[in-house]
Amino acid sequence: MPPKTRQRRTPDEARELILVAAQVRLSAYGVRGLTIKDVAADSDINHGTLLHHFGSAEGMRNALLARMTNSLTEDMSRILKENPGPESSIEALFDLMSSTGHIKLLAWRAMEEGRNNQFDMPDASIESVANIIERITSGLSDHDQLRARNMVFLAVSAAVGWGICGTGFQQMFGLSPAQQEEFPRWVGQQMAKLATQ
Amino acid sequence: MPPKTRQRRTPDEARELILVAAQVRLSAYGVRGLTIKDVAADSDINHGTLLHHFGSAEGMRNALLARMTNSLTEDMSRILKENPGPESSIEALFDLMSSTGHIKLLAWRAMEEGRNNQFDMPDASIESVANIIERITSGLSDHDQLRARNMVFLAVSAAVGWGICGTGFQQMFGLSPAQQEEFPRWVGQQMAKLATQ
DNA sequence: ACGGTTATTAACAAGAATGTTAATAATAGT
DNA sequence: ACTATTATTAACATTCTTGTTAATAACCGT
Repeated sequence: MPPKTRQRRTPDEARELILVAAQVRLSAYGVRGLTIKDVAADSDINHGTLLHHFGSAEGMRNALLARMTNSLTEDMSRILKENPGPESSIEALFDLMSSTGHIKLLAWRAMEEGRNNQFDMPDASIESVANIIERITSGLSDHDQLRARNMVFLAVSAAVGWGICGTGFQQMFGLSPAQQEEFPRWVGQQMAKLATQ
Repeated sequence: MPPKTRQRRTPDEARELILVAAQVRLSAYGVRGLTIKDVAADSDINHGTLLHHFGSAEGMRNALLARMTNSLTEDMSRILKENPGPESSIEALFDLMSSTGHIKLLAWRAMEEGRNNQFDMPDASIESVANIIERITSGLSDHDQLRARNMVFLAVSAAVGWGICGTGFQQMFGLSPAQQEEFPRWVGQQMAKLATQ
């Protein structure tokens, strides 16, 4: 019998393959879809190998959480960095939150919040955004600085809330799909008004 | 041997006991805490009885989802009905979204969205809010009506986003806990400005 | 080429989660 | 008081999920 051939990956490659498959499953089936057997099957990797790389099912989930959190905060940082005024950045933020990956992550975090201390923000994520905010508001008076931070916080909160329950709530508020689509631009205009006061 | 004594409840009572225990577990442990055995144990009911009343584990989850959704939309309706201006209603909305129950529900919905068609809003919930919006905006021009609906939608979105990730994001935006606490009031003031333009 | 390291695999084990069944106790209607 | 209905229960069965182990194939440094 010829010896069986195996594909051998570097640990980083294997972890990457697994986490990509895990993220797809999270988006498609929610947290209950994150079983090691299913994730392993989707990434064509033996589930024993998965445990070898992540230690446990919880280890895999924590790794996925960290990965997705970093991805989200990097995207947020980039948007805040690249867009000068409120209008364009707010539309970009709403765009960002219409990506299912980010929304599933935030929903996941909110769901587990309060019981799993592994779930606080990674320091790198906190800093990547905090640095941008710091730069944007540098040179302003204390009052204007707080105001600017509140504005960004409001824009982000609105974008997140819209991503979390926008489609579910649109009927309640009597907004047609077209009006719903216009909503981010409208928010941008309102924020611009507030900024130039 | 004396015959064993049993507590016999009406179906509504039993379902109520079970769903209350289930909601507590959802808040404490997330969706993965919603196993029929644990929920049954918490409500001092045999898990076979639970299945008798809800048919399946998924049936129990759907019932909980409907119950919590109705509770949320009733609270929203009440707030919109009782508060005349933007400022007070917005603070009340933020208060509402700081209740863990509502946030866990929205996170849960967002998490499962896109694959479970049982998860769309119950008609009663849609109407309870839609009626209030209808009443508030009646008599306005088309333009002002859309504007009013957008304002409410923005306020709700911001409150939801703040509830979902407010505590997780506050460090990123350089807001102290005290400033974070002031945030809802600040949003109310800004919305009032926009409304009186 | 050789030897040590380790990523990979299948097989197995243990526990958890869901669901089924038959018996039984409580209740309501007559 | 009798009967039909049904809520309740324990015991069992099945599948799912996680984790372990020993063997093995692939790779790296020397």
